[in-house]
Amino acid sequence: MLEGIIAENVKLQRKSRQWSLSQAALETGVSKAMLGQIERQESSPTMATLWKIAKGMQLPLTALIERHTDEQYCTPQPSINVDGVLDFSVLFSFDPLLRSEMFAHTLEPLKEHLSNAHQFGVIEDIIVISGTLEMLVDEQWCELLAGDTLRFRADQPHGYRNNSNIPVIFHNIIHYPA
Amino acid sequence: MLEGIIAENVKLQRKSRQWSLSQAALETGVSKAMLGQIERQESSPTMATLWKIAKGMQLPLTALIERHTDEQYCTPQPSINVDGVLDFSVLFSFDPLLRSEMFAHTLEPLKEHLSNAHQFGVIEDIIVISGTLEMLVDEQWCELLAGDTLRFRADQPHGYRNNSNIPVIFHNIIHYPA
DNA sequence: ACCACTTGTGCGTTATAACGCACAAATGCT
DNA sequence: AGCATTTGTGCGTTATAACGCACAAGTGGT
Repeated sequence: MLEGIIAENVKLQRKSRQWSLSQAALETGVSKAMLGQIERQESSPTMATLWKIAKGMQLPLTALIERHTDEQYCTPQPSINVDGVLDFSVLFSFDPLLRSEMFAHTLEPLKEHLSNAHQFGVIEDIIVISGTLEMLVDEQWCELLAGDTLRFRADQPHGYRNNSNIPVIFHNIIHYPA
Repeated sequence: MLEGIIAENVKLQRKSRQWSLSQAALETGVSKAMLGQIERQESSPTMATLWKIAKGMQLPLTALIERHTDEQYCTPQPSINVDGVLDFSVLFSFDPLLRSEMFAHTLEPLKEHLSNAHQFGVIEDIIVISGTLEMLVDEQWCELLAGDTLRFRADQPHGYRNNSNIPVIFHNIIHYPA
């Protein structure tokens, strides 16, 4: 549960700095008794208190509220053919810690792919690897060359188009609301 | 300040659902009086209360604690030559919301680049675009072909190596502690 | 072993979060 | 306009966060 995650993170961050509860109290401006309560899950801190702790430890707030991972991968992903227009493979599947996923796409010549709006707050990155990609964003088409990038809000309808006679290869990263 | 961000986010999320304070109280299990206090910045909610709100609104916690952005880019980035071994360009510069940045690299034949440990908690993604890249992670070399990916903890020393006679092109994403 | 010091815990007190409820203000309908 | 209903605010009460302090437990040095 959340209290357990916060407890674990606060203790881990404090120990990794080799701070006693007293030292942590000095650095954060939160009493040592309260830090102890938090670490033992005996109390749910207010946002103001958690902010003080994060600030004293020079961390973003999210370092204290999220579960941490420790995995490594060294594996290629299989290619998945969706509809013959936009062929893609998964480069990194969705990770709840980073709240993002990444795909590699191939868009055939003279093909177009329209996408519905994602959920509110989703941001999408485009990296063109080869060819010339046209993107429909804010009801306007924008041309991207190999090496170009685009970041846009994907919680609106958007599209991908290849008006050339060679395939376009691009990567996209979907960032879910932080 | 944090209280202002939380107030703004809670109100925005409630209004976008067209919920009154009473409806939001029903959905989240937090009293309407408290929701009103939060939105008017008259109180700093505990983590347990904020979690209830996020859960009732079907949001991750971070949707309530972070400032939101609304920008778009459609611009290529310049190439930067560091030391003749690892040539790179910035694909996406550091974004405090997403807490990540992305680069495109070219590693010349028979060259090696060693990197010191980043700050605690940093995660790095590697996407090999062309050629064969060797990565040093956990004191072991790992070979990646074009299209392969790797995710690893970059808060330890690591390295990049090209043992072939053609340049390697790869992208990397640096994720700073969430 | 003994002693000094540090560290973490528990307790009682104070401050404030969180609540239920009454009611003022706003909205919609006739 | 008048009335009914909804919405948001303020108040007093209850629950709990946050604190200072005493002290038990742990650690290190002689």
